[in-house]
Amino acid sequence: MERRPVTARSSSESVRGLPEATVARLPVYLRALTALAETDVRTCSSEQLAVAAGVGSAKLRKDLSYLGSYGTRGVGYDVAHLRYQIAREMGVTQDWAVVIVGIGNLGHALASYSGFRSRGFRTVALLDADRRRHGEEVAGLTVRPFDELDAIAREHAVSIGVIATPAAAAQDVADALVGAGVSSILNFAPTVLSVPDTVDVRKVDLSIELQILAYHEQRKAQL
Amino acid sequence: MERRPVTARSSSESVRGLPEATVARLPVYLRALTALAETDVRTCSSEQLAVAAGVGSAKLRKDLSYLGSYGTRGVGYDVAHLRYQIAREMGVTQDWAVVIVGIGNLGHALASYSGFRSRGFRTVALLDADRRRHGEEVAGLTVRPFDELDAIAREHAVSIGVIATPAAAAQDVADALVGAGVSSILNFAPTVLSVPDTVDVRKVDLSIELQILAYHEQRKAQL
DNA sequence: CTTTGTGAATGCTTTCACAGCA
DNA sequence: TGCTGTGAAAGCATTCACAAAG
Repeated sequence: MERRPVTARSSSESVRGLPEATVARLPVYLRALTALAETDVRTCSSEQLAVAAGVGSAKLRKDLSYLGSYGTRGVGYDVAHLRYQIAREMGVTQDWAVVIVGIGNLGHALASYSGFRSRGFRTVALLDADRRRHGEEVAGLTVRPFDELDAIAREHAVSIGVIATPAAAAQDVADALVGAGVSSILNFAPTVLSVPDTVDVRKVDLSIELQILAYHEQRKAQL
Repeated sequence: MERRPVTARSSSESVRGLPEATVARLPVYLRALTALAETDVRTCSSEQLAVAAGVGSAKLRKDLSYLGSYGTRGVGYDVAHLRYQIAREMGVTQDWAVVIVGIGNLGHALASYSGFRSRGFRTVALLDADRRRHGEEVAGLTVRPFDELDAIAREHAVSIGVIATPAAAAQDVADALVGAGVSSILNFAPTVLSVPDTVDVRKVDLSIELQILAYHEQRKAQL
């Protein structure tokens, strides 16, 4: 889906890029570090953190090594400091304005999900094309017409859009998001989106996850 | 997370195992084939199907090659036949009983999601520990007490459980699911679950997806 | 002449194992 | 002594490019 060379760091610090597999795990480490911090753990070894994150300790150390050397040999990592470094690297020390499009059952759930806010994502608008939903209050926001997207996106400098519409509407929504300057999209609709390659798309397909489980389940049964 | 050697097929047909990356894409091909079938396309080339699925055609052909030779050189694939073969391989020609635990906003959305039913998954029960939710009707099912899990799981031979509870409850729910004989779990709670290694767990963490987007977004901004 | 199926090449990720540092 | 950080090895996944088949 995405090529991103593990460019060795060059003269300037700004060219480094983390391996995608590492990027996908850093949020898990962040979550584990937050949990440790909440139980007043100040310091942890790679082994402890690995257990808390559900990965192997060698993998964890390799991942962290891409960020720099934030540990102390013989001791481990300072929980608060490592947490900050990962958050900074992931870009979640600043906060990001998000719009959610499609306020059906899933859109409701996403709008109400507290995990976004607590991790640096601020939902600034809920949009829906269906006039009957306009004006409805969800999680402290009012559902607004989809065609206000442009104005809202520019006003709040929205760079991330979430699509929670039916599949049939998703491509049009994506086009509109791109037109409004949104350059990252999280797509819950079960369809492939085509967007310019300056735009990042990630997809979450609930039924695909179940199908993957079904495959393994079936194999277990075959013994 | 899971080792699964690409065992070449041996004397008996039953030992084959597909690469995990392939397993994760087959449902996407299935979706694309269904869409083609609905527009009365009878036959398609790897190139057409690849476009519909959003992957490269070489990758698609390699993936399909693990299933066997279902194409015709110079012509392409028969849509209906290929669809059936993939569905069979994925185990979605039979149907699977599913329980959803935790009927908050997300549980509601999952219970109402039509994509499950249409792909071979039958939600047989909605469970919640909160007494105040018992008796509520959601998508044609009544929310029942969590401690009926055992009876329900055995009655319907449930092998897949979906956890949509808060993080704090998730491990207890997982333990109970395992105790009730469930051997595949889809976890929406933002926490690491520990389960016996006979049990498959897949996780979907909504805020992790956003964090990954934020990382790339931040990098784009740094230019 | 078209399009599949697949070895071989390339690139990415994980794992190993240990040198190096506190 | 204990634990990090990292080269080197092993294991997967993707891409290439073409022989084989219709």
